[in-house]
Amino acid sequence: MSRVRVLLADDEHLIRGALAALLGLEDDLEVVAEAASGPEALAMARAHRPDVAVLDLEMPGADGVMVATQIRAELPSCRTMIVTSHGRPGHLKRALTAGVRGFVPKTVSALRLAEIIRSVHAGNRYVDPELAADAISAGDSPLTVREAEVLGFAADGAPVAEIAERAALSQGTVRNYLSSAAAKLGAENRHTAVRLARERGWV
Amino acid sequence: MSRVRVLLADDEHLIRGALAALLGLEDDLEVVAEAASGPEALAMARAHRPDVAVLDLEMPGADGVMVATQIRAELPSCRTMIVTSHGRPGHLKRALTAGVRGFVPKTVSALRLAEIIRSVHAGNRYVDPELAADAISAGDSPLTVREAEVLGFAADGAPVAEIAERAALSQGTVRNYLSSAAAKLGAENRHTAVRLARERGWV
DNA sequence: TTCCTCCCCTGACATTTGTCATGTGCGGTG
DNA sequence: CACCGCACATGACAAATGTCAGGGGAGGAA
Repeated sequence: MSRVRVLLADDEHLIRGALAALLGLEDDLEVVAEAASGPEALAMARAHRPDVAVLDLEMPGADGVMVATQIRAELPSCRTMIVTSHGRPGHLKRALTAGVRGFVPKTVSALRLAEIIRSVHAGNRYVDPELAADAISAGDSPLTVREAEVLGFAADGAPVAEIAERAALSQGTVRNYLSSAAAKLGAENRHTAVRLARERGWV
Repeated sequence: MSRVRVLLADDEHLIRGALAALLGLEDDLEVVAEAASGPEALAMARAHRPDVAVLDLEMPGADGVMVATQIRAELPSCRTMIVTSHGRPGHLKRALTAGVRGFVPKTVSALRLAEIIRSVHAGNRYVDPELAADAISAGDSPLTVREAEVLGFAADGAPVAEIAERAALSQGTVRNYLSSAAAKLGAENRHTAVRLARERGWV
């Protein structure tokens, strides 16, 4: 019986290497490629055509979900999974929409991860119960398209004038969107609103 | 010859477990305790009196530097090291001031980490060259004590009135500190100032 | 000592930001 | 069709924020 061919992508060498070693100990798993960045992960996937791609959410170049989307487009037979340190509800939704079949926090053990890889390879889906609960309780973004867009522009602390220019809106309108977004998020001002929206993965 | 007794603290089980396994393969290293939070790390240190404590910088409860400080106070013979995902210059300085003897990003390999653990145990210090360079180029914080304090209170987006109350200052004074801090950091407003100060580890 | 510099602190003034009332147009419902 | 609700958009006004000029005190240099 052939082993499950796994691609491992994580920018932290310490984790990637250790993980590769541990997963390699499993009889039925085989780590065929490793990558330290989004683009590299994609290139490795093309070159090695793995059965399952295990992708870190935070990577330089392109994040895990972007890579997963691309992989699905180019290698439909390859299942994708996301592992992440600090799971934001919005990311989970984004990942599932992108066709990711496993979403796991880094707080699980390597043994458990191996089981999940097998399960995903067998065609099942797996979402960490804790993260799923968070996502459900956080619910969908209450923000409208424009609100989210403007909040995004405000994310790095830019003044309203600059946001207005970038969004091609009047300053009054921008202030309005920021205000309503803050109200929906229960924030006192736009800066805490940005923080909250980030935490929930809505920007 | 007795082996180096290592304490491993990291809230990500995936990493901690994998790392424990890999370090355990080294003949001269022995992982005698693991912890998933700051307080737990401290308790484990007290109970097992390791030779070297390898601490993650970001942990729930108390961060790696706090734990290191405490360990040094209670177990002077125990060397401490910090590993971190995203090294901020200020943290490095804070760590060194706290008597930490190794500061390593998670981008190194497990093998390299093992070498560094040995080196630290032998009495040497080790600081990742990249992080050291960052720290040097970032330099010392130009902020005065009050400026840093007020900027810290402003970090979560609180309005000036609240900051003034928490810092027991007039609102005018608070605005003044925020303003001068922003100027020193080259920021347009206090929110970008907060971001920059965070990046450099000055808050 | 005297001077100088820098940190700490403040209120008054100008600018930016947040709130409100209002208007337009689209998509679904009775 | 007429109506309702909602997203999108705006300017005027009120509130929060940033800037400025300046005073008091500690510490170091002349």
